[in-house]
Amino acid sequence: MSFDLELFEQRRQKLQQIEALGHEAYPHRFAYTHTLEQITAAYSEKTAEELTSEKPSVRICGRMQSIRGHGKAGFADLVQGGQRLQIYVRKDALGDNGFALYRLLDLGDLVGAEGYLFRTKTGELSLHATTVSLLAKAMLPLPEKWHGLQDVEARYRQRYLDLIANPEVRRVFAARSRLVRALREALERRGYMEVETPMMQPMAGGATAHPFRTHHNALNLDLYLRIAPELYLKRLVVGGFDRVYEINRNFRNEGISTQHNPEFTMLEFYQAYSDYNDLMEMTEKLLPEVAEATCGTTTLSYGEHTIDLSRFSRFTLREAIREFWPEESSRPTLEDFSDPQRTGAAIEAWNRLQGEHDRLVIPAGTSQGATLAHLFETVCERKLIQPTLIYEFPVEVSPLAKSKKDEPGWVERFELFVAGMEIANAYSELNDPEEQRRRFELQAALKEKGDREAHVMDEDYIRCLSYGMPPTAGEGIGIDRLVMILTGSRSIRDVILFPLLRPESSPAPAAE
RNA sequence: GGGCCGGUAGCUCAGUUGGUUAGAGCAUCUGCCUUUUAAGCAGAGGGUCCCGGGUUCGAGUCCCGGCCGGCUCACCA
Repeated sequence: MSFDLELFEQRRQKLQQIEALGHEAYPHRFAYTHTLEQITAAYSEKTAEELTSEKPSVRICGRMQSIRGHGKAGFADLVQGGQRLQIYVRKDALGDNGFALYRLLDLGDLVGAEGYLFRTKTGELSLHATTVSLLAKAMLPLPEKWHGLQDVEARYRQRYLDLIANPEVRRVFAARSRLVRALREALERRGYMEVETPMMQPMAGGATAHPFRTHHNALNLDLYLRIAPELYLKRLVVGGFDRVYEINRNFRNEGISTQHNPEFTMLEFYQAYSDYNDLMEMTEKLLPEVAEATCGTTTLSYGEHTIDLSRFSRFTLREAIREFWPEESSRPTLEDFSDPQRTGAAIEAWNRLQGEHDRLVIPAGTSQGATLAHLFETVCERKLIQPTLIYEFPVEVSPLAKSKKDEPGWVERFELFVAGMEIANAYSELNDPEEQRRRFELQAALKEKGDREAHVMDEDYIRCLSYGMPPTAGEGIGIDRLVMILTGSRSIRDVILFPLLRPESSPAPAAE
């Protein structure tokens, strides 16, 4: 018999002994009077004398995470909702039967206890138990209390153990929840309405990405999991919802990394009668607002950096390339960016400055705009640690954005970078249906040339724009990455409860 | 997909140049202990060294292949 089955068998026998003592193995409910959080809030300030005279009677429950036996007495820690409370049991207080039950409890068991609160000699708030009961048995042993669960794979596959064993993990996901709530509240205050648009779409539009494919049997219809909600949200703006937002999953069939999970959560919001300048201002207000609500501060430490989410700098994409260029003598001029040859010379200069490692190779046939976008990413992205708005993007990489009035090759678009990561992407929405058709046609031509991520022609979306969309600005914010920054997490897997992993070949059987 | 690193008891980890029967702490079991807190004391049990080949008198250790994971590069948000 393997050791874990042996432990399982031991606990099964204890369960039988508990039932033989007349206790239910899996009772249906437990009427607690306080959560441990409420106990902490109400009694943590009380002195030993106050507690002795009050002798507050409470019934509590939680998971037993520590046992310290003392012969005919003992201490145990119950944990519930991230709070811990020590219970003190004595044979003379519990009686023979109750004490026998206590002796049959294991680490990890869910336990209820009734008694009165007091302080021990060492001053710790504790429950002097008069009754202890089993609420559910842990048939498998928990990870070790001191080191917690370290094995990264086990932490992701068995997140429940991670949450039990590692208190900071619980705090990360609590912060994530506060962030999403803060975003909803911030948007509702600004007059936005939350909506839900299709996750299964006949055409995967609104972004450049490989979609997942699926199939609906009854309609015999191939569908894609959405890569973005964008085109549906703008249909709602046409329909007269002037301010809409959606917080939901996007799916992209691409690589997995510390910054990419195949499904990830995006906030997208659209605001009619506004342009990208309005959203830049709003972004600069929104981020400190939600950071404050989530973390109580806008100053966050991330790796070796201290990031201030209340101070933003702004560069145009072209300025940023110049600003972060590593060498004065080869720094390109703004004029160089409108000339493919001179841009090519700048890329050669860049490659000369880098080792083998950071070389930028632009495939033949890449448009001037896409080339500049690549150059920007290579030169600047990882250096944008403090919040930075990069604005004005090439039209070739922005098929849904409205061109600048004076420069049709550039669009009114910005992206927010923090900690070297792209956090947000926003633009003045293109609402001229004829121009939108030309943009889709350009994308179709790219697709012909083998660009698998180019946008597809969406006739229904063009028809929708043809009914008239108000001037509108829209923005998407990557929630997972924002949570990473707010919680100091270095991997996106640490802010997603169940990140995608290859399935285990066969999980070890827990019973039988 | 490429490169680098890792997988040893339920958990956290050692394991030397390839050499006796693979170790420690926690957890488990037995005994003692009625204010401890990483409780303590005495004892015991617990291993598919990720899987499959190979080299060798001998493999946790070396070689080859595979599985899973981490980091990183490429792609992307």
